[in-house]
Amino acid sequence: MPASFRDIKSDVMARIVGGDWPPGALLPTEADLADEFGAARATVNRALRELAEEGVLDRKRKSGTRVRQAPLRHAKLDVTVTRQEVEARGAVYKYALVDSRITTPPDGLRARLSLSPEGKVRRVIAVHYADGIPFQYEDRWINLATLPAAADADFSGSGPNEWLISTIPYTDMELSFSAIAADDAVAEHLDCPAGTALFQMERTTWYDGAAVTFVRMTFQPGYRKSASS
Amino acid sequence: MPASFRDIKSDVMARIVGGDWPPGALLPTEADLADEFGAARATVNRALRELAEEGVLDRKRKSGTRVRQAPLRHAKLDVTVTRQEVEARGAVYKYALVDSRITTPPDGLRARLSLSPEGKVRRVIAVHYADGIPFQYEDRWINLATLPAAADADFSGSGPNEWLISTIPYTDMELSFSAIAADDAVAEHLDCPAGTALFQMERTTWYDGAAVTFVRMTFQPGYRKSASS
DNA sequence: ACAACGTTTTTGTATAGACATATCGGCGGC
DNA sequence: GCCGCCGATATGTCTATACAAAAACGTTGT
Repeated sequence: MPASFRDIKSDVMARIVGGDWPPGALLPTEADLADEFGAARATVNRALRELAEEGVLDRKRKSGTRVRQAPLRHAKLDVTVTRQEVEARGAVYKYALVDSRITTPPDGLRARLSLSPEGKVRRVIAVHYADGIPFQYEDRWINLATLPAAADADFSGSGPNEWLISTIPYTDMELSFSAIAADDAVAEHLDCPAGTALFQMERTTWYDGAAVTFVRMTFQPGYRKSASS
Repeated sequence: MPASFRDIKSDVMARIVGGDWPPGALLPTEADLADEFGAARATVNRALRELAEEGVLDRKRKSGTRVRQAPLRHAKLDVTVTRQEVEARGAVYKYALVDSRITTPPDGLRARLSLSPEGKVRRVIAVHYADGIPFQYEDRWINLATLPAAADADFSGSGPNEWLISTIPYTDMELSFSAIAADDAVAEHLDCPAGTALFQMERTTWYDGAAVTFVRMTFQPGYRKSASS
């Protein structure tokens, strides 16, 4: 049984955590490792490349492969549609449109969406329910310069996010998490006292460099978002 | 100039977002695409494999390659040490130990760390400052069954996290984000009124299946955590 | 009708060889 | 001493070929 790139990955990983190759250490060249493992260089290359992508190794042409001093750690966070998230909990999903209008965004948001001073957006406010309990308050701004069709879309039956993902793909995304105290509007829609600490997630998405939408999602009290690896 | 796997990736991506291959569509086989692009199958394979890893495609032996109905979206979140995070803002980092003792964890945490009823942990409470302003309140529990050396470590000068990463690597990690109202202890250490909405991040790490540590980090008011892609 | 079993198709992975490309380190000229 | 050029070297990528493995499909026997 020849050594697969997976075998090589775990063997290399074992030597790193085992202290054979401490942080900063220089690994043998791909050719030498290929020799040692009895594998082709391409196989070793894939193993080392993936470990580098995972933040364990640092590779540079000519310099060779080193164990990172401080391994880059990153977690993967799944981005789901609210309907899915609610249904994954085994709850019944319900959606309600609160308000929808075409307007111009405040300055901060205008910059974030790279909009001209006259640029129009469609603002949609909605609430998502899980088993009849308010789950998420959604405050969304859609860039009509990028997506004129959003002006006429009907968001009374289902949320703007579901319409968006079926209408336009997006290539880039930025998320921001924070905690806020519920203001009166949010408190009323989420059915909690004003001032309650709430988890909030903001997301901006772009399509091919053009800003598509900004959404601020405020969750029910006690909500937790998790990530792993 | 032959087509590189990058060229093929963006070409395929362009056809997907361009509507040539709508969600659910079946792509040609690797062999056919290799033919079309004038590349080797291995090159096409790498392009498609990476797109599958990114959540755009769905591949199955014999069935072929399909465009995902709903592209799996995920964001990458950098996990940094607090010192780094503070210094990256151009602020001066300071650390203060509040309390440190060896104890047994409450039941919920005992389960999370897979500890036996008599299992001991070292609990460390500390505060991290940025330019003299409280930045993060840290409440950490280290599993002494996994890491007995933690019983004697000195956390008065630098944080337990820095000691941990230089002592033991970790192979797995779970994060959880939420919003909480500051209780009296946290409010005092973060120098804010009790009840203030604060962002909180919990992290559990394992080494080779054994739980190493659980930490609850509560951040200064207004703190934001961001992620992207 | 249906279950068991091969066949075929498609992706998954390994290999040897080749060339490309970044870059480190030394050598020569100033 | 210092700067710039150049070759050596390690990784990055592509090719052609081969075999493995999963899984859908068709055939055959009950």
